[in-house]
Amino acid sequence: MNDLRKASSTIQTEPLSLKIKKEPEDPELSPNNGLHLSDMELVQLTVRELNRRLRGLSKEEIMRLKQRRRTLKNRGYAASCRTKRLTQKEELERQQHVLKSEVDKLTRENTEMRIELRAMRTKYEALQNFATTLQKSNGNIQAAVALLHSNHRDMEVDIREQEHPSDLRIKQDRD
Amino acid sequence: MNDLRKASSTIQTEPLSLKIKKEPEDPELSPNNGLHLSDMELVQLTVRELNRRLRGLSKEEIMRLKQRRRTLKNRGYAASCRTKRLTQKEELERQQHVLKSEVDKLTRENTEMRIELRAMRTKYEALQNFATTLQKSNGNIQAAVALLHSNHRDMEVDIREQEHPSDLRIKQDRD
DNA sequence: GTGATAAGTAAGCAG
DNA sequence: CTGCTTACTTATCAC
Repeated sequence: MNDLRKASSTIQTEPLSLKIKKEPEDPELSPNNGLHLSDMELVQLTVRELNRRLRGLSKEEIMRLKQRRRTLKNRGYAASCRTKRLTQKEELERQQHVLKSEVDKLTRENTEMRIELRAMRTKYEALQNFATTLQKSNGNIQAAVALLHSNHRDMEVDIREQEHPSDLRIKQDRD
Repeated sequence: MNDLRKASSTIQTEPLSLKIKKEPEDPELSPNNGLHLSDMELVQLTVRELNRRLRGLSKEEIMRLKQRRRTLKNRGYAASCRTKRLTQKEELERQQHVLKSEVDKLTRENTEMRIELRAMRTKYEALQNFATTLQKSNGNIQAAVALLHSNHRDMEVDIREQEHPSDLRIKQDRD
């Protein structure tokens, strides 16, 4: 247990290989009856294969090895758990960044369009005023034309009357 | 060590009080020479106060108690570390949600304005066409008026001529 | 049995 | 020393 911990401390400086750390320790110190399994071997072996190699060992030895295997596996699980946690956090921060950019972009577009809309409305109002002016002048001109028309007609009557005074009666009948 | 661990397992089901967990265990099992400190006491005491109570104990006892204190502190640090991690994650997710809502809102506003802008442009073009029509009709009417005017003047001349034939010469000079 | 995770322990760093 | 963080161990839970 202590040896495992110490060995692991040499690993802390290495990046992380997700799953298996720890290199085999001094083979001399293992009190296994002729069976020397590195951590990597022990953790990667299938149960079937492990059992095959365990033949002939005492129940205690077997228990000890199986427990070591379980512990090593757990070490890996813990490592991937940490990695996963970190990955998720980074992913969250990545999305955070993306969302912020998007908000920025949309806000800019929004402002731009708001300005454009205001300009458009102003432009529209100006045109509307112009059109109203046109319409009024149009109306004035038409009134003038109507007046001219009636003057014109009167003059024609005058002329006709002077040329053919006999028409006077007829004209008066019309009124 | 084992007793500590077992006692802590009873705590796992409780919420979490951030900083101090573990209640004092069976006082009978502590082999301290007459000094019985609960975990809570041990961890909350100031160094000065602790040293005061440690007077008269063997170096080994003192070492053991100080180490237990450190371990208890570490337990609390670990707990607050986890809590902090969780809090930060939740905060990140909260902001995530806020940002998503914001993006949604901006996108909706954006779409709305885009539609409005298009409508505005269409409306503007229609008004523009109308104004153009008005201008044309205005121009036509003015042309008609001009025509009428000249006719009118001619007629006036005719009338004047018929009334005062002597003016004929003057009129011709004018042209 | 396997994998994942919460809590606890120890190592190591920073202040 | 204190507080924090990381790697590891252990206990548990779910499958």
